[in-house]
Amino acid sequence: MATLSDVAKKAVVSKMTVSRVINHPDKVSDELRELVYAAMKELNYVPNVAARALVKKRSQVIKLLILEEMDTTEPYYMNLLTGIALELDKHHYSLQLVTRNSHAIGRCDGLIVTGMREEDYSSIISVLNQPVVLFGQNDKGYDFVDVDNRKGIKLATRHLIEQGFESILFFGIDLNEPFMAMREAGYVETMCECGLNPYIQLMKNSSHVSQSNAAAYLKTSRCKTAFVCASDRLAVGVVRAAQDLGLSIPEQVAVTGFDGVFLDRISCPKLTTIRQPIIEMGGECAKMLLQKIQQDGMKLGSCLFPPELIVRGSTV
Amino acid sequence: MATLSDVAKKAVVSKMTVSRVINHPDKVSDELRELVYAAMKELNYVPNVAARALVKKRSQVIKLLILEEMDTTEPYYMNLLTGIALELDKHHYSLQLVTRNSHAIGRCDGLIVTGMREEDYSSIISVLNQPVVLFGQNDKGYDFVDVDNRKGIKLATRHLIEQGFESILFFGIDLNEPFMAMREAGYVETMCECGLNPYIQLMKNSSHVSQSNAAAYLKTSRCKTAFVCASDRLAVGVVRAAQDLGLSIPEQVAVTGFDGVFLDRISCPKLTTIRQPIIEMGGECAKMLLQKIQQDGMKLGSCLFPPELIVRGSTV
DNA sequence: CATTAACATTAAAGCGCTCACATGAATCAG
DNA sequence: CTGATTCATGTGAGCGCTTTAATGTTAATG
Repeated sequence: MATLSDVAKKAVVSKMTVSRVINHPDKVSDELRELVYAAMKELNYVPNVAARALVKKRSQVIKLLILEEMDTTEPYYMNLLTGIALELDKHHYSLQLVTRNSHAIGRCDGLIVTGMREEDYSSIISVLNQPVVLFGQNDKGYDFVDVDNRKGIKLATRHLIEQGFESILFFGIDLNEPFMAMREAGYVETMCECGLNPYIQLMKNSSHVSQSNAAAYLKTSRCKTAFVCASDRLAVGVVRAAQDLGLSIPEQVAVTGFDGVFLDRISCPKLTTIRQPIIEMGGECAKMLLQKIQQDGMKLGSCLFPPELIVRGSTV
Repeated sequence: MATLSDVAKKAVVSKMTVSRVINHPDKVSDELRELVYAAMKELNYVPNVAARALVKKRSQVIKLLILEEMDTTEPYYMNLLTGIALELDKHHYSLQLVTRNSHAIGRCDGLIVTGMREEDYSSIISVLNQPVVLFGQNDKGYDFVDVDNRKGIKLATRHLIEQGFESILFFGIDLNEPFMAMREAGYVETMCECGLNPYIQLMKNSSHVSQSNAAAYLKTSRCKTAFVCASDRLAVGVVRAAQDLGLSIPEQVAVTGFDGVFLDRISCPKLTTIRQPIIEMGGECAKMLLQKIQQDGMKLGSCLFPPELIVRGSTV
């Protein structure tokens, strides 16, 4: 493995110049810079991350702290992880998966936190000395990345209205968190804009729960009904309820989900859903965090991704 | 942050002794060892991974090379990842996610490879200079970790026979890979042992494909039928086919899956499945790999995990 | 009691890199 | 032409750790 010294020798310059070409290319004359680049290429030089980390007093590790039950949200997180890991790799940072219990183990240069709930802010406060980016909206002033939840649900609701539905229910998750507030608001606003009555039901994020709730409603209702669901998981349950009752989808019952990560495609019929670009969002988390680390924890604000309506068999 | 020097000063020994206490505790007298431990505790000493990596010429990175389309197998991998990451963290190794295209980027001390197919062996051969452990059975002599596929399917088949089914089909995946051969063999063996006729159908690992195949079969069949599926995904399709035809589960149609990772629980009724302890298996991959790295690539053989039959509504 | 083997401990070098500082050349005001 | 100023480059120290080789200590041997 070629070292910085080897490159310096080959280019007949000092080690310092090589180091400078890597870290501050603009502070080196064009001539020398090209010389060094050529030598690096010829020797197939790859910087030694450990050596740099040692002198920079960095660990080159960033942690992903997952506060939710991983079991219940699994498919979603795989994409997040992928997005983060891909971006981090570009900068020779590596990702450490930690949970509520293990998050204090080992050093890191910063964290990405996901699944943060109201009650977590007090208990996890110790991590806030370090650079941190939250995955998921928050109203506490921390930098975060999220999808535009309100706009997403607006897209879904409007789509259902365009399909001619007038009885449109919202199935939400019974969590008092900003992302849910936004989704609910998107639904209510759109309904009001169109002069329709909102009807909201909150429940645990489980397909079995939404299935029984939807069944209970559909048994008493006579007209065609649409469900705006706050997650694909809830939507899956609604689809099953409709099928059990022999109601045709999407003619008598239409359903939209939210996430577009996995469940939307294994459902039958496939779900119309609001796709979150999770991989890209994960990448953005990583980018923001690395920038914060470089700028010594400076505040960067938030980043809201535009959601996308994916139309499939559950509505058309 | 306390350093090794600080500890040495506090314990009034040389740096060397402290280092030796960490790396070869048996080569230091009991008295000194305790002294050093006490000093370490008092100063809250944490070794600097980068410094160690620098002198040991290690990167402290291991890569997970995922050769399958991640999209189609997602929930499964999240567990694998978790298992690997958890074990690796204990040893201050970090995990880098790479794909077919990105696997050459950056250094690593070893790899775990998953989704390896027959045709990959030639193209990925360059990674085999380094310590490597495969996740998934192989007959090429590489160290691997897998679940006992044959035994798993045997459990499922026997369970169905015990439930009184005599017409039992096997829905397999059309891949010519060892894990599928094992699953098929487990089915055939058990059927023969019980004097029943095996009937095998291979297809793409898609719930929609298995749904239509199951539907085609069930339309012509008159007696109660059971399906041994090679994946939960296939099983989900079979369940849907039965429901579409108005056949009752598990009285007229019974189904078993394989994996027990995610789909088994969102299906309705929930699936009887063969659970693979993926998290533990991931941990074992990591352990094996770290041992190989330490022992300079020595061959370690394979590790087959016992599968577990989870009985749920799709069969009883 | 001197010699040596066996073991415990230390001093010092160096892993590959970056940084603060030193040096030297070129430019410009006066 | 001198001294100040700028810019490009080099020197050397040191990040925290492990390792080799050297040194000190003890116990066993003749």
